[in-house]
Amino acid sequence: MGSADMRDADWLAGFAGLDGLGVETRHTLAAEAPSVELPAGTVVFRPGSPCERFLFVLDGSVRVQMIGESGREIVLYRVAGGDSCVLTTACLLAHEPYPAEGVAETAVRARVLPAAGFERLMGMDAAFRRFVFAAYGSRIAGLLALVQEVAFRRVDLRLARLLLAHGPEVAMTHERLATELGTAREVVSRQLKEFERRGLVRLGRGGLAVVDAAALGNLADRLAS
Amino acid sequence: MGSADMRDADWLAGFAGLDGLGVETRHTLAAEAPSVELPAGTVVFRPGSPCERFLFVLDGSVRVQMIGESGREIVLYRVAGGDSCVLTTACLLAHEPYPAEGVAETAVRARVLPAAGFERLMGMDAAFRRFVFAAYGSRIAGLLALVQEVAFRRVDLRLARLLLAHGPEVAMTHERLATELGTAREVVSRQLKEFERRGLVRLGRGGLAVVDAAALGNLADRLAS
DNA sequence: CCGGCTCGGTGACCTAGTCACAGACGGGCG
DNA sequence: CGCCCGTCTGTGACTAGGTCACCGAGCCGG
Repeated sequence: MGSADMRDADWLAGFAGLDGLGVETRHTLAAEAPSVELPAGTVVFRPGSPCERFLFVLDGSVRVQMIGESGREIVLYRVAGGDSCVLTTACLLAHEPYPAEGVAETAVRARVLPAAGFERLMGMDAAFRRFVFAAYGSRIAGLLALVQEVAFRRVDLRLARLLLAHGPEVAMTHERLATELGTAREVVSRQLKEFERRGLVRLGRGGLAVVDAAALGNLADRLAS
Repeated sequence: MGSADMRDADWLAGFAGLDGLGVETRHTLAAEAPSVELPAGTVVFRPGSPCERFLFVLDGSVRVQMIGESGREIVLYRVAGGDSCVLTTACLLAHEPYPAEGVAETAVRARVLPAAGFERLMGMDAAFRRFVFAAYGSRIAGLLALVQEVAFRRVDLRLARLLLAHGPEVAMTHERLATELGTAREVVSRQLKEFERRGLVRLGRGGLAVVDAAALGNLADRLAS
């Protein structure tokens, strides 16, 4: 038995709150939630797709984003290893179309539990319910934070924080940074140019380097007020 | 027995999807979910308040809004008669602070189910679970639509639609309209002035009247493209 | 009838988003 | 090697939206 199998057998350990599950629940998951592998770039779901299942992401990251009619995009959140994909589930159980798109940013390994099994577990296992609600809660908190950001915060601050969050070497095009923030590419280019003028970053094609992280952080904090 | 009592005894009928509940569930609700009355203006919850309960709103409307550090506000959604207040529940079960504020816009009659009872019903009754997930789903869909709006849509279009949604007589100050959209009062005042110049509305202190609803709708549609 | 409050209007100024286009770089290919 | 083409970035001009400061108009209670 290789180490991949070991990890697979024990995948529940990677999910905070799923350690208290009952034996029966574990059996159900083992029996009804097969493992899938998605290559990078796979479109996991589209606006209106009939995705009736509950996803546990083991490795990799799914980016969930929305497109406005002008063609601008915004990243809503990511589902990474140890997370589950709950929002789609909720919308689909409610027969609401989910107006967003999910794309595998990297290769993704996941466990897929069909709706029937999901409903059964929800009825059967209190720990599972707590897990699901915890997942909901943090997603929703994230969405509300996003509303805050786009409604109230300046883009230079948001950009600064985004750069800091990606460490000293940021291998993203201006275009990608823009969709991350839900703004336009030109806006990002101009801001970055300004950051460079002040000696905070060094620009290059297809990426950039944070030079003065402290000053960048300062900027973000001052603009937040 | 007065009609209010009748309505009270049968309050489940007002909630879509709560008609299929089991007898035991009905008993639990009757026994553990007391009725409360909140006068207009009551702050139902604040950012970080320890609201560990599940709310069924029978009559009236609770406005849920967020405040940015600049002092600007935005209305996230409303919980009206027949709705339940699910998002706070999720966040609180997940031990996430809920960064929004709930205010009773009108007098509100509601049933309040404490967290313990809520968890029990979730484990006990599949119809109740479906109800809760349906509620989640439509709230989340609403939040995503809001992100769309603030991230991508022009405010003149959003204002036009807001006015149309409130019928020919709109008894709201510019300030209130602005927080409804998450924008600034001055912006609303200017837009309204422009609408008036074009003969679409008639302005007055503390309110306005939609004069040419058709043209206003047209405007909204054209700007949407 | 007056003082204080809320509401609305305005100008000046800044940030953000849009449009149109021009270089600049980096493969790939003949 | 040199050319070409697609992607990425830079820029100017303009519009829309947000902020600040301040004023004046209505309103209501004393």
